[in-house]
Amino acid sequence: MSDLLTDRKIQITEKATALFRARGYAATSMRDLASAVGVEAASLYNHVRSKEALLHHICFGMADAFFSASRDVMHHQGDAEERLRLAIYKHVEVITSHRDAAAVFQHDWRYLSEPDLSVFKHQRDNYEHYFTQLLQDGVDAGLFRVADTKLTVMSMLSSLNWLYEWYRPDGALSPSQIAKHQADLFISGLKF
Amino acid sequence: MSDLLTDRKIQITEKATALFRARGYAATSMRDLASAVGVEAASLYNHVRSKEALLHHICFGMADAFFSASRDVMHHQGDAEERLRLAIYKHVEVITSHRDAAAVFQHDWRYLSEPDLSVFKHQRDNYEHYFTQLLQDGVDAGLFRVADTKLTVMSMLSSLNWLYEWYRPDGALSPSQIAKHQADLFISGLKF
DNA sequence: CCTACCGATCGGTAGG
DNA sequence: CCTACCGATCGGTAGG
Repeated sequence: MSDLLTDRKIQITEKATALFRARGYAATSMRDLASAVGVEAASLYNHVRSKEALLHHICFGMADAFFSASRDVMHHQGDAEERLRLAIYKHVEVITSHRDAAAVFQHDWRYLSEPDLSVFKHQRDNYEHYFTQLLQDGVDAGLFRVADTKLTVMSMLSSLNWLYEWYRPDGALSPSQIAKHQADLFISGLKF
Repeated sequence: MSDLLTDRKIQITEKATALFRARGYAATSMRDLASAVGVEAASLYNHVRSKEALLHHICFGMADAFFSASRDVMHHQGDAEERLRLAIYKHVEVITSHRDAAAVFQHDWRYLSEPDLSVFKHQRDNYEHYFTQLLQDGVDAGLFRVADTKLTVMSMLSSLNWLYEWYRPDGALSPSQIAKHQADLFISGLKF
């Protein structure tokens, strides 16, 4: 089976994620990666189709994680505030548990080529729409007051997405403490 | 005078800013830039020392603009809320009036080499400290309630910094309307 | 501002 | 998994 994840393939993917995060996708060469893995550059191609296939794996892997989280939220019983709060928790959880991948996902998705690029953008729009709907549900239920829904959603998501930048596993705040802080900050800004 | 900004030099800088924003610094070649300007690649070097000098100009130009804005805020009379609100307005103004440069500033500063890189990071820290102080002033004055000052500052700044991504000059909201929205959203989250 | 060119490096392949 | 190598491209310089 060509899709079998061998140890070597896992190692290559992890090193690629770390390198892309540290230097950026465009500035990382396959020779850099080979050197980090401990093989010659040509040997990488026995495990990986191309440099872009690595980027694809990282970007769509994160997208899948976000969508998986969103499905949990959608199936959750509770009022709009509770669901938005849960969505923030889940989002923070995905980011803090995949920091390097989250950084690459944020910065380097634009180096995907078509048609993957369009698919990626479409998924992004869907995820933003999911957050928008959570907000709108709160407005419809009379729980939230939102001046501009789209701007509010983008503010929340940009704040959450940049958590990979300064979150530290050995820092003072745990992911769930961070999530609570962010939820409190934004939701109190949405209350009447 | 070697620092005289000729028309050609201005043109090169503007095209470089647009290209770096569209493709990323690392993925933009001096030949791409030359082609956009309408000259041969070698000719660029009569106006510009190096590719990195262009990046330096963009990143430190933005840093200067942010610091210039912060000085206006510091000299402003008013209570902590008024000053924080003004700081948000000024920050949004800088970003929305230099969208491409703001994107490059955000994404590509890490490609600066030492010692510029350290200087840049230091200026960034200072700017974050300025925002932190505005928040702390509000806490000291009994106006704000802040659970975690650093996390709150980073949330505000990441929201504001990503405005370049979706702000449209021909969109429904003007920069000052956007600034008001962001200030209302965050400051209502800081009130008792 | 151009032609001509430098050494270095790129992603990737052939063949074993 | 390696050696050997491909054509393309990189930032930048020499010299006019």
